[in-house]
Amino acid sequence: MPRRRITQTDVAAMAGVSQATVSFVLNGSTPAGVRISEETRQRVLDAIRITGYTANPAAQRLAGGLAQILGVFTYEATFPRPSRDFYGPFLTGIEHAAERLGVDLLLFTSAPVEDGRRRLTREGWQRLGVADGCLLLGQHEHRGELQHLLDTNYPFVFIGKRGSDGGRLPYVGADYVSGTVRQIDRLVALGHRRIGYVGLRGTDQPTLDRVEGYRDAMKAHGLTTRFVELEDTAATAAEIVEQRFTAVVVAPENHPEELADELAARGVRVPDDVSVLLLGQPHHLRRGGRAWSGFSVPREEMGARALYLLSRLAADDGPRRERDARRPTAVTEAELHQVLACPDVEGATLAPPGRTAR
Amino acid sequence: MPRRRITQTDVAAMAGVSQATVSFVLNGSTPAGVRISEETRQRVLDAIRITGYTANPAAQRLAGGLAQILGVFTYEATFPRPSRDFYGPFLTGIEHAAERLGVDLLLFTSAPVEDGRRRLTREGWQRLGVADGCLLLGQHEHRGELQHLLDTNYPFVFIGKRGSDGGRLPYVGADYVSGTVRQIDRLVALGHRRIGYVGLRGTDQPTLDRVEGYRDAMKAHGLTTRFVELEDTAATAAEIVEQRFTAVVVAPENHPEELADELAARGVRVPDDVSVLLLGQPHHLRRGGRAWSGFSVPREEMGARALYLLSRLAADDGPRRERDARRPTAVTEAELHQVLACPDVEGATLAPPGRTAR
DNA sequence: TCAATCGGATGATGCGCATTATTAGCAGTC
DNA sequence: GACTGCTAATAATGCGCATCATCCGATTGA
Repeated sequence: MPRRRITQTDVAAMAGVSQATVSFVLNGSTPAGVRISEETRQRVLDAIRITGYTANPAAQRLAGGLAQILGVFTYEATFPRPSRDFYGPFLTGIEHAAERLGVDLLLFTSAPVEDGRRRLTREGWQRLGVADGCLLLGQHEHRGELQHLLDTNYPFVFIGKRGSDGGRLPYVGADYVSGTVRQIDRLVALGHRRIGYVGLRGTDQPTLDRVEGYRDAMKAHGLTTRFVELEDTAATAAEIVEQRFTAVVVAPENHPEELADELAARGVRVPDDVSVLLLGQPHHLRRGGRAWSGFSVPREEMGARALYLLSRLAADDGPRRERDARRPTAVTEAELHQVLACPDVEGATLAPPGRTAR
Repeated sequence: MPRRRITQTDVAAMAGVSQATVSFVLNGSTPAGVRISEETRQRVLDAIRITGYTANPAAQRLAGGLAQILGVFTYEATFPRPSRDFYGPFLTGIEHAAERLGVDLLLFTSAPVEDGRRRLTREGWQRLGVADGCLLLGQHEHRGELQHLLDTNYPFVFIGKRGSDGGRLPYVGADYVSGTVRQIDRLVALGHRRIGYVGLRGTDQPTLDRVEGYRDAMKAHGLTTRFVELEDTAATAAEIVEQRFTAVVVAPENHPEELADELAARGVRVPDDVSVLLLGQPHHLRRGGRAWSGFSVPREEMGARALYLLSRLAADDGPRRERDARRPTAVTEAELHQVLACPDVEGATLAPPGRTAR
């Protein structure tokens, strides 16, 4: 039982070669014109197998190589309750991908937290360096922070579409636009005409995309768009009644459960009187919550795809390899900006227009 | 905007001192008889502030220092599914602690998975080295794997009590014994006499402790212990009826919801006819699940306390510091084996003995 | 006056690895 | 026989940091 780390030098000694040779064998390719005979290669591989050698990630990283560590930076706390429900699925996907890739995950929990949001500071940025690359998730505000990443050519991938910054930001997002369009289509197909959009306006990408989808679809069907954007759930419910909507599409962060309660309090049943389609999974789970119809964001898949992409970027962009540009594995433009489809959810809140309204 | 990492050498240059001096200032203590004047110290600190220097964790680690990275090794997938969100609460606590400690978390997702369980192999063990220490959570089976950790003096802490291995394993656990005793006490105080224990016998520590608590408490009250350990929920329910229990304590992994369903199917109401106390939080959450009485395991606190302990162990045990044994911060024996209290939960499944039985 | 002491700091070294520069051996060429 | 060209490998270097051994000037003690 070795009490000390097993190093390449140990392996080299056993195989009767130099440490450099071991490194070459391990890294396969030989940047310079270095060649290793098949026989030597086998001797080294055997020695590795026997000794159970595994590279020291710290050393690999320090020497400018890849450590098989990928970072995860969340702009909000990762695990605490509400966010656990939100980030959870992403992380599940990320973990799966990490397992497949044989990679460890580094959570940057050391970044300073201000007002519940984590900041990617100049100092924090330096700590990213231990990882080969980094996943970013959550709403970021200080875009200046990203400049470092761009400047230094550090590999990173956003989870969630990023329309800003002239398409320079790699991301894996969800297709909120098509998803929303499809919901309107479903409603119209059932006979709905007065379809409202419930949700606060924001400048975040999901909101922009939902609104775009709603606008486009309503226009395509020749219907009038009507927005309900009140802070207060009760007021929102009242407005829904007032406007005589037969259906509404709701952004999921708007406490749909409470909205349903308020509607019920006004004698309005879902979906008998008003259909409610959710544009994404509910953010706040509740005991005995109902089965919402609408679409769901493929969070697990997004997480996994993002990590795969990051892994590729890291392999390409690897520290000292910026020179030999195009190679068989080069990441394509299309890969850099992926938008995944949001499947429809068949819940229990969709029905033809009720007798009450209309 | 620096495109390159800022190193201690940069800081040293700005402060007009040597790199070594910067290192000394940063590490506070001066192992050898090295002294730094207050004036120089300030110059260095200023330079650090101005440059925004942060240590390169990889280099720190390689040089035998602490990288402010703590590892988390879970013997099962870390982020499975919301429905079986077991690790979630632990991670919440861990993350909180990590934030406070200013430490990053490394998840060892690269470890090979066999039959859904992660293995801590000889190779995997070497990868732990990037972190200053490691948290271990979940049921481990291959105890041989731990030998490496023990041998190499690598700092680690188990989450969950570990009775085995002669108390050499540091852990932060929960007091299942007292928790269970208190549940029996509550039941007896209400007048219950026929109190059954429902749950499969296992050799895992929680089970052993629950059984011990049940045994001790029942004995103390002069009551007869009765165990129901059937795989099948329906059969278990039948047995409960058969035995004319007025109350049962149930290990939470035994699908209490389904058990309640089965009881209801037999005309037995909870808690009117049978009180049911859960010995820990339910493992499988369910929509509209009921509010169980019993006790809860302080998972978040366990996670946090474990990380704090690990942090201290790492600081003490730090790579090259094994010599100067006792120091003001030395970890005490008591800290190495913590057992946290499990608070009672006032749910809706506890009531005096019903009229049906007895 | 010279050695011993001490405060204050520097130089050198190595951690384990990736990579570049260099060497050794050998077959073929003019 | 000196030269080229090629294969197969090694030596040497540096990544950024912690640490040990050393050094220098100024006191101090005898």
